[in-house]
Amino acid sequence: MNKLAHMSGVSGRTLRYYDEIGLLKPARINSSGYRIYGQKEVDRLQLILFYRELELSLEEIADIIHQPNFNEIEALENHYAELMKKRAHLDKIIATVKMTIISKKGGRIMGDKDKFAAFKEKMIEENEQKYGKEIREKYGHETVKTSNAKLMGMSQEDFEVMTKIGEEIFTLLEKAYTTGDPASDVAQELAAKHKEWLMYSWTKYSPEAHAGLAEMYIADERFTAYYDKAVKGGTGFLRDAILIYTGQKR
Amino acid sequence: MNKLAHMSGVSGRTLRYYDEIGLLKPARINSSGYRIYGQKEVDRLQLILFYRELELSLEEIADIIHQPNFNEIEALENHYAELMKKRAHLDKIIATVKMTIISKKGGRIMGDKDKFAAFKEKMIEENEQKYGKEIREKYGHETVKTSNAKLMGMSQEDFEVMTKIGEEIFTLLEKAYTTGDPASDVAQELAAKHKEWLMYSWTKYSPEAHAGLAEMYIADERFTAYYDKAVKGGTGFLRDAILIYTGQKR
DNA sequence: TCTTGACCTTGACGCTGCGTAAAGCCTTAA
DNA sequence: TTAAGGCTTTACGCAGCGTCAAGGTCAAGA
Repeated sequence: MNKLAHMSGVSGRTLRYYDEIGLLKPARINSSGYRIYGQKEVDRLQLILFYRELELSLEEIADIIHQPNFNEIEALENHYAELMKKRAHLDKIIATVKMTIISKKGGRIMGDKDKFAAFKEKMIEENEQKYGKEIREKYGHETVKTSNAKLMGMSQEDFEVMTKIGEEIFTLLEKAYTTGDPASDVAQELAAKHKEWLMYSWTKYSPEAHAGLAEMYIADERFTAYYDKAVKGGTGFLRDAILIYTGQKR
Repeated sequence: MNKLAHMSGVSGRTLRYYDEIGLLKPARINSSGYRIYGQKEVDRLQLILFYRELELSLEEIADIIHQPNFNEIEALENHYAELMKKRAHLDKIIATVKMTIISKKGGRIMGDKDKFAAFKEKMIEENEQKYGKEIREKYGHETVKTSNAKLMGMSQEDFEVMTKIGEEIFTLLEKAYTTGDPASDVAQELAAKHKEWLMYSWTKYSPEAHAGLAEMYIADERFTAYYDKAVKGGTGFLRDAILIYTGQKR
């Protein structure tokens, strides 16, 4: 057993488990209860591992290898469809996570400029320490400057524009709030501006993710505190405006 | 409790579980032991659900929402990196599954032409029954013919070429086998031809997946039986040639 | 021959995030 | 007052093993 386990890179426990669930039985069991595997079993294990890598469940694998006239292609095609779904889902999640990171960073920028500035400087500093000397020697000082400017994936110009839009959102929120109606033109402009702000350092956008972020705003007191600084209840208003904007609410 | 559960779409059990692990405790518990939640808890749950959708584990979520000075951005960025890894992995799997499906279909084509022909005809027939009448009325007979020809993602011409390459592989295998060396020029030509055959109905290719398929060949007796029909031990030879071709072996 | 140590066995619990009973109190409408 | 429907806790189950624990088996050396 151990030989097989080491050969194929699986653990002894796994082999015992496969025996237990009837997926791979040893060729025979000797008088002292040891599991003895033959070449056939080695090959079978390879096949199992192959399918397992494809993320098929052990049960599905059992179906495929046990039943000689099982429709393998159909099973694989179903599995394929599931994997595609999974990937679509994953893509959505990845986009949302990235958006959340950016908006959190944005939240910091807006909520506490000094802190963020310090953070940014610290990163530039680290960058300097790591690569500065080497790059400076190779390409001169100008390159290093540019590199630092682009450090966070955006130019300093971009960075400033983003900050400005952030401020516009703030004033727009005050104005829109007076209408009292999250569906009003000004409120919808506000939501659009918020999207613009997100998109600034953003490539993919989905209404669902935008709406999800809005929901998060009211649940996270840092955001609540920030937007409510403009007007009391401002965060809730912004959320409602975004929900309407994204079509999640009427 | 039930109200909250219904409002937010989670089960009562989930709420109890979150209480149990200390993730979300109710505002208070009344004299009869009922869990009472307030607005603050509702918001907190929204936040939890948001993070949960991003596939963070409950433990990670707990870290984020409990510790006020926890480095959230870093946590999210780590999570982001993991998600990217996961997607890369998933892409690889998807490619392999697709390749496996195609090669299995190919295996059928080569291994049992009649069966496959019947299979193909059956699909065309089904296609006819489903859409034939409607399409024929709209676009005339010619369109339907073309549609059937493209049914399996390849034209009849493609199909024939693929079959032909399959046969070439067969003869090449016989020839290469006589050299006795899977690293020989002929054997490497064989491996290249095999890749060509795969690529015919294939868009993405990775050496790892090709090698994985080769390993599967010797583990699945249908393939073994087929390739060994050319020469005894042919399957093993083909595998070795592919492993060398893909750089998995020297 | 006996002991040592490496390897094998079965059995059992643990991990995640709940679903799903079972068995019994609490509340409310009829 | 009673029945119906909440609600509660307790506890097992799922997938795929990892990881002890407690003990049997094997070849080799003293």
